[in-house]
Amino acid sequence: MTDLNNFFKSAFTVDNVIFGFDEADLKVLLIKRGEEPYKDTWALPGYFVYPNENLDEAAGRVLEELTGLRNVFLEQVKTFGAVNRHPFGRVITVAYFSLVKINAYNVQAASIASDAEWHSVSDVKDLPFDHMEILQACFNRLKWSIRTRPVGFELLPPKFTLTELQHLYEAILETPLEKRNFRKKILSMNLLIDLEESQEGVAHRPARLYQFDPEKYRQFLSEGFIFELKETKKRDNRRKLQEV
Amino acid sequence: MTDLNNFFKSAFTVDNVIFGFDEADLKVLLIKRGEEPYKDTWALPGYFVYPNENLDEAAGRVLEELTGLRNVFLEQVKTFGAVNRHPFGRVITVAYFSLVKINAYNVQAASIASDAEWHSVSDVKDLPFDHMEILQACFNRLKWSIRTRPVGFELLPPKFTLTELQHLYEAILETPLEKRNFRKKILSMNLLIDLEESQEGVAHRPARLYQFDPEKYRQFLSEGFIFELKETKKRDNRRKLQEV
DNA sequence: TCAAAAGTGTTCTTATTACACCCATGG
DNA sequence: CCATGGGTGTAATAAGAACACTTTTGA
Repeated sequence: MTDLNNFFKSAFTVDNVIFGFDEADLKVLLIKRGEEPYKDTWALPGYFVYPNENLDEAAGRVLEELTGLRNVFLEQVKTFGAVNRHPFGRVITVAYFSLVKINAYNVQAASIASDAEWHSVSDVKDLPFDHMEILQACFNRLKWSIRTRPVGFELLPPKFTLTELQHLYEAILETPLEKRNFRKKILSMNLLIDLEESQEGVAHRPARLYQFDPEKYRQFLSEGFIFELKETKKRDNRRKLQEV
Repeated sequence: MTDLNNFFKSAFTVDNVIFGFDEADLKVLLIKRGEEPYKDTWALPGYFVYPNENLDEAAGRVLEELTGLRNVFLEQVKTFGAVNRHPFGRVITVAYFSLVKINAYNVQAASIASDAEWHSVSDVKDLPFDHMEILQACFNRLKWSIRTRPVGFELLPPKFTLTELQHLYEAILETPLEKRNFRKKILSMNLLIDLEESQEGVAHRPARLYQFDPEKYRQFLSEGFIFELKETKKRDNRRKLQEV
């Protein structure tokens, strides 16, 4: 048998793709790395997993150092382990994605970073290591998740309008949706609670505010659902957004 | 900064949940471990990842040693890294699931095992390490996959009948389906090619044989689909199976 | 009173569900 | 000629797609 000691020479990290939604745009939180390799480069936040730490704990730690948030949506996506992915030796990384309410806190450069900043997902073109691949995998997972589980709510404030929810779906799915049909579909799921409150201070008819039903939320999170809606031909909302 | 050397003391393995389908039952391939820890216990096949080996390669190697098969369906599911999951030190494991045609080869006990055997998934109650948790995660993934991608074909022989396909769905989803509706749904997807051949030597009307369309297969594998069908009230096929 | 966005009615079409029934084969 | 699955027809209902229209607010 091979000497076991040969195997106990590798390390592993977690990398965290933190998504946020900002009115019209899907964002990802990047850090300017404070350590070699790739010091001072924008990259995904991540760090080595400590010897006494579980994977989920490590991912939560990285997230908390950066955002101050605990107990946010955090889910393992995929592990990347190409032989030469890290210049310091054999390092595999477990990728997580998390969803945060972008206004709920201030980003702080953590010990691992000299700076931290939200970037539009569509603008990110270049990242060190295999981080582009990781980002892509997490974005794909998010796209799939939003069609099958009520995760969209994690990106929105506690009270939101149907239009905000629709814009979120459109941003993530990268496709325009028809307003009437979107509303019918989402309301028929009984996932939303009508708060019987309205927006204030908008220069048009104020929209009704909704909350998600936590019980239905839990049920759908474990059972899954299917949210399928054909891309609309009328580019009604889309065009207006772009014309602003 | 923490001394990096502290981190390069861990190891990682792959574990492989190999599913097969045998007429009426979903099976998983277990090995009798040939090495400590848990020597001579039934467990999931797995092994350390070699220093010069990618993760997917390692999973493929474990699979090939055991089944002699290359190029079968193999997909990463989740990584398990609880601090004390392995008695020899910090070992995280990357779980894969694979789908094989159960009659396509003979199982051979590989170097890592003293024996290898198919077990009904529903009968597996007790496995070492966190292997029960891994099996459960992979089974859940399979359940989800069969509803969203054409992976069912990986478990069937190249030519199959619609009833065989339906039984496969019923076994994985653990629910009876209505024959007429199952057929309509699956045929409307244009995923099957009617071979215009029939079964031979059966004591009833011979069933037509089908093949999947490799082009449609590829398309659906990347795009995904939704296969939703309500559980039937009439337990037509089910009852008969159980009464035999 | 006008712009802007919220919100609703409705028709047409397609998909799903739930059954009942007929067909081909070997023993 | 009958037991055993294989295979189809179809009506009722539900869901989806596509549009046009009305409502409410601030400026």
